[in-house]
Formats: sequence, structure tokens, C-alpha cells
Amino acid sequence: MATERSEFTRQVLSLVCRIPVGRVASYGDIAAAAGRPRAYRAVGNIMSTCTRPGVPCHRVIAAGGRLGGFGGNLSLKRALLASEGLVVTGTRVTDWKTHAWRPAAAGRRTAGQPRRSSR
DNA sequence: ACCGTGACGGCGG
DNA sequence: GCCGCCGCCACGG
Repeated sequence: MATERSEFTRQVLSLVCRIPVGRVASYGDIAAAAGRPRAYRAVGNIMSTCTRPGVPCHRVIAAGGRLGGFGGNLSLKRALLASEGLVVTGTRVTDWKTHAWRPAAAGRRTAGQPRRSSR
């Protein structure tokens, strides 16, 4: 399993681990927080490669509130998100902005107030 | 070192 | 709203 290869990978996993319950973050946000806002592609790869417990990867969704992927078990991802209080409809999270987590706020204060991403 | 891969993002149709 | 194309980056072989 090999521990985390690069620092980038390590950082990404760390951030995902810091995502509180009931909150969701997009790959782009994680990538940006990891220091590579353009590496959202790699972030997805890291997730699929690191599929390991302890990492709430199901809280990581695509931009626009799309579910993204989950190794083929997308239904599980939907169930988990819905179970955490999120409203998931089909392949999309309707209130993703209401539960949008700010990685930049990780380490900072609460900053957990529902807030739309600045995009 | 090169190429291909992939749980993406944004725009256009 | 959904589907498709292009562009992006890091990782593995």
C-alpha cells in the first residue's frame, strides 16, 4: 500500500480526511488546497488509487454538485451522502452549496457556515 | 524519460 | 438538463 508517494498525494488525502461529516468538497477544491488547483485530474486518480478506509472519499464530489464516481459503487456514495444529511437527486447533490466545505478553512476557525463557493 | 491512464472542469451543442 | 470534446495534472508501467 505503500505509503503516500508524493507530498501532493499525502496532502490530498489529508484534506479529504479533514472533511467533516455532512460536508462535501469538490476535487478542484481539494486540488487547490493541496497546492495544485489545476491538478483536479490527479486528485481523482489519487482517490481511486488510495481507496483506503479512514478517508471519507465519498464526501469528495465533482464540481457543480455532481456525484462524480466511486469505483463503480456510486449508489453507495449516494447513500452515504444522503445518510449524512445531504440531498442527493440522481447523479447530483442539490444542496451541495449548503454543505460546501472550505478546505482553506481547515486549520482556521470553524468557518463551517454554509456558503457557496466562489466560482 | 516517454506514453497512457483517469473517481475532473469548463464550454458548447 | 444531459451528452460530448478539449485541456489539465500527477502517477504507474
